[in-house]
Amino acid sequence: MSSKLTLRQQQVLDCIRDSQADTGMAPTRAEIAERMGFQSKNAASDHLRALERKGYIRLHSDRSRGIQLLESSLGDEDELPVVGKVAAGTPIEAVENVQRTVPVPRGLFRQRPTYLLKVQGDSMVDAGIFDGDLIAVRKSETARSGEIVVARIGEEVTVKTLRLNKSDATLLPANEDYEPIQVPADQLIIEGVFVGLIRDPNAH
Amino acid sequence: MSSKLTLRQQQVLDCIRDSQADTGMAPTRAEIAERMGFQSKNAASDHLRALERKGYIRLHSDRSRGIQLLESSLGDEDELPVVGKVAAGTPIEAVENVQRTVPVPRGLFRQRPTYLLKVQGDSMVDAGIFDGDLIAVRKSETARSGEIVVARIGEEVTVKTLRLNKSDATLLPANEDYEPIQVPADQLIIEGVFVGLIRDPNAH
DNA sequence: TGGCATACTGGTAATACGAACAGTACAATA
DNA sequence: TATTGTACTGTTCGTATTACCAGTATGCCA
Repeated sequence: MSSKLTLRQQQVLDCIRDSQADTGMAPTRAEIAERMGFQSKNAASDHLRALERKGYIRLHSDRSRGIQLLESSLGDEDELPVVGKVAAGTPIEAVENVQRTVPVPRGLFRQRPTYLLKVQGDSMVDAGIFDGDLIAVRKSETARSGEIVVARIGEEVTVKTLRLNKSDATLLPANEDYEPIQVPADQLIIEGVFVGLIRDPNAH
Repeated sequence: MSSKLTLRQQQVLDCIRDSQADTGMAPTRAEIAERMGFQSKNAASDHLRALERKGYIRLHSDRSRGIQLLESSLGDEDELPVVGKVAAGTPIEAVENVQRTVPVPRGLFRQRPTYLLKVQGDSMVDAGIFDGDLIAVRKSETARSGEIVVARIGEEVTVKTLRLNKSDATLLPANEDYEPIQVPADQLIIEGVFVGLIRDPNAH
């Protein structure tokens, strides 16, 4: 953290945290004053400005309860968007593709995922990736040979094992019924890398 | 969860979560209206009342941004023990069997798991359960036919698909190389039911 | 067919809240 | 000794925000 807090500032910060944990909202200046025993709201205001200056909170001006706790308050999980069918031509994370969000604790997977992709089809069953599974994807434009990647071929988005050769790439399914897809290296668009899998047998 | 949400209500709830994650504050009715594309703030108000009635949020009246996400919708998380090799004769959750703990958000799986089991062996590969995967297990002494269960046979703990007959049970592997195991109904000890799977391709 | 819930539009009145200004006191530095 | 930063009191003003009222349209269920 930026710089050290005075005793009073620390108490005010704790007060904000308490309020956040208790009511789900940040306190108003008046509430801080009340809980801290101040007679004036401006005392709270001063402390808030100090806390912002020192980098512990962020103040959103002209918004009620516009106190945002930084770092410390950020839980240890991310709300990741679940991307399902990807509309042709749209970026994979486009709002219209997002079905819902799922909380995923940081550290659940070794690599931190950017989004989740709902698997459609059974082209990767032999790799243990089933229809309906959620795969955790880390956004990346590059990948190493042998990794399972989310790739875009023309208008479609697919999940395959990547095999890189000298001048071209092969997208390898994990199912005998499907054929490998060969792509010239410069036409291959990688959306991300497979970093985890979540399956719920009771889903849907 | 109290009761089911309509599509629109779910979207509004997501919108609130987004706002909370993004700015650290709950949105105002006007902000919800804007982000959802409503022309009227009252549309947002209606949805909020519906969400409160259904138990997803709590509204603090006469307070700005007085929207509190409740546990159920907050996606709080549990620290679940990861059970690996289970020592003979010990209860599956015994301390000595626990390797580490992993945070799992409530609601990640439809059924809330009690613990995680690190899969050893490849007897369930055809069911997409690989060696090294973590399976989420809900402790239960009973299970229905067709479910994947964690069962104890003698001193061993195994993961298999359960098939119940009149007087006996069959534990069915999902791998041609393994044989089904027949057990008299009264000798079958079920430890739990498979309710989810987590795979990290970068783990170990 | 009528009643009921969802899903909105549009507006007004009351109030919750933040911003800013003008002070006082006190301790630490320079 | 003057200067600066923290820690407040007390007040005013504007606006951000909620609450409430009166409608409309649609689909669902009995």
